[in-house]
Amino acid sequence: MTDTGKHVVTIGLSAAIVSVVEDSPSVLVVHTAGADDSLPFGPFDPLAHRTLESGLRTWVGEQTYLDLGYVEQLYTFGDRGRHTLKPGENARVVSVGYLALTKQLGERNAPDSIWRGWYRYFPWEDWRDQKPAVIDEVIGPALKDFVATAPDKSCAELRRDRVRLCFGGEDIGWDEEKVLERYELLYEAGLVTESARDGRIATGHALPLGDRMMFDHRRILATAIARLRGKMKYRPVVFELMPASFTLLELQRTVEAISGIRLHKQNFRRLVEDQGLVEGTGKFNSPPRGRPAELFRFRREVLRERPSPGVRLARQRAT
Amino acid sequence: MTDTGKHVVTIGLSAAIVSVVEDSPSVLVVHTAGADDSLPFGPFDPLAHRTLESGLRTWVGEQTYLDLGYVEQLYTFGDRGRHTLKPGENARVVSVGYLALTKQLGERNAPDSIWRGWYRYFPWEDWRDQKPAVIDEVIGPALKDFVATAPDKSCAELRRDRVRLCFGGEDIGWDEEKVLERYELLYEAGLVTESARDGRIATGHALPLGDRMMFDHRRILATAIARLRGKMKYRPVVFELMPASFTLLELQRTVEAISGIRLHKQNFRRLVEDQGLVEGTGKFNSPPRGRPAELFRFRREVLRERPSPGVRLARQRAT
DNA sequence: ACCTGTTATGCTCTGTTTGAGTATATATCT
DNA sequence: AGATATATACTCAAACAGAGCATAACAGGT
Repeated sequence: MTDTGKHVVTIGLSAAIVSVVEDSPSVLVVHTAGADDSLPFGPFDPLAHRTLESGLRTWVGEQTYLDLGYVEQLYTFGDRGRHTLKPGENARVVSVGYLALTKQLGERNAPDSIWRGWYRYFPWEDWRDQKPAVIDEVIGPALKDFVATAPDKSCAELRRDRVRLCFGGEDIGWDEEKVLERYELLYEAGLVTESARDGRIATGHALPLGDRMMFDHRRILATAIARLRGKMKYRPVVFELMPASFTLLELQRTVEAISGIRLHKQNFRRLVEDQGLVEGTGKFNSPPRGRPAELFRFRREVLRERPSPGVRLARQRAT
Repeated sequence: MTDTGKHVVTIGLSAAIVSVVEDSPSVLVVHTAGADDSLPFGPFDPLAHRTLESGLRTWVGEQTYLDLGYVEQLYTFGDRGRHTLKPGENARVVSVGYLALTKQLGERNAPDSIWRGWYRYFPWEDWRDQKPAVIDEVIGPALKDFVATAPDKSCAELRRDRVRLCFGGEDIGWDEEKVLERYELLYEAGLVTESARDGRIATGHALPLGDRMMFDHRRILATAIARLRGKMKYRPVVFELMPASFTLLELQRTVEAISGIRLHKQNFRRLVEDQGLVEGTGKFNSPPRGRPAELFRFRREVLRERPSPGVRLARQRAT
């Protein structure tokens, strides 16, 4: 275990920095013309930083001028091939993925960083208006093919079940939390172009299923979305994305934006209020039309009262 | 980012390998006389292994002769100080923690590895018989002191709430999933000897709260227990720890062993059966006393039927 | 002033899930 | 047979979740 031993690697820290603007959940990506987008990432310097997270906070602060509120470690990826090496490079890069939430206040971004709606990378994940057309038109047939071309019968069986669990079926509904499972399925089926790039499969499909990202960044982003969609339900993390005061509908829209599904308005209100997550301010907004809505604020005290307070999802059935 | 750059680290893979024997949830630890126990761990060799997990599987297989069933990544720790360096060592060790489940079949262990009940390291986590005495006798007073010695009033407030959320209070119950939160609290309060060792605090307490482990291994184990206690509820991972057939009471005892709480027998049965997690085999055991119980087996098909099948906990109130 | 469209908010109704307990069945041991 | 011990079936009420109706408060047009 010395500096120059064979076990040596460098650690890359990648962050999915999330913010919601105008009902659109967005990530900060490094965008260069002609190349795939990538998540902001930098090396971990073991000499300068006490912890991985502090390392992340520092260089994100330096590069993006953002002050990250909530930060959570997602997963550590070590797959060879997922991170392409420059020729001559020898060190293996292990990347630690992070999820960070911010309010998108500072306007000055790093030169080549921009905010992008995350559904650009995962068009099949946004069920707010309706079931995304791409599922029935593209993904469905392609996955049917994936099942059909299985080497043997039991493999086909497994694939069929996996498709059903991921994208729903007659008896089984859409689970908005299975973001990673779906992405991995599409990856293995060769339906996202990353798989071809990584040399996994050459079905010749090369379907334009969502925008591609560098390295394994789309996988990290999928992990981030999945984690956020889940965590929201038992931890009041949404409020990291909200202004100091907001109407209940604005809160609902944010939750819907993240989870990608529509919620039942009255029940959403009931859950949020009954849990003591918010308190009225007595002030009201003045909308262009309709009855004014009261402005609420986050009740920090819930953290002390309830063991696991969060925004439970009261789904709205298709009408 | 070259081999000898300043960003270079080595990666240590640590595994909490869990098995349940005789109602006692156990981990495989490396035990050397005179030294603290440690989790089996080894370096990750980027040249030999394609992924972190395959690296882990290989050396665990080599060293312990165990065939790991379920393996899950827990967390990546990079804290300086948590991993003590030998003098002259320069490289920073980042450790990736894993949870693995096994049935403890192979009897031949590695020379210095032994199975140890995990409550030896976390005596306050076993509420099966009753609230552990150590909580009221030792932890409670010590934490009261921790609150009292806070530098200022708002800090005291925060500490008090944290203690309440972790260990319960008048209005708030015991949450068996908060294993990590509790350990971290005790660590920060200087109540586990690791904190003194790591130079964090010198309250002079040095209470013998549970057995110490090397490096940050007790933290990794706490993470493992917490994850397993949670995951069990929505994924049928318990069955990785069960023999091919078992009675419902045996299953319940295993779940209780892991979660550290008693469950309501009739409701447990109802949940497990209604979810379709098990199916009767038609065979019965012949107990020394009492009515024979039917032997059940795990229904693998649930994985295809239900979106998130797991053993919900039907708690048994203190009677 | 009244009607219409629009959003906010309050409340009901119902079926399901959960928590707790009672009742009954089938063993062994004395 | 009776006592004891465990297994299994069933009941009942409280809590919760899903769906929808009803009413309130605003703007703008008639």
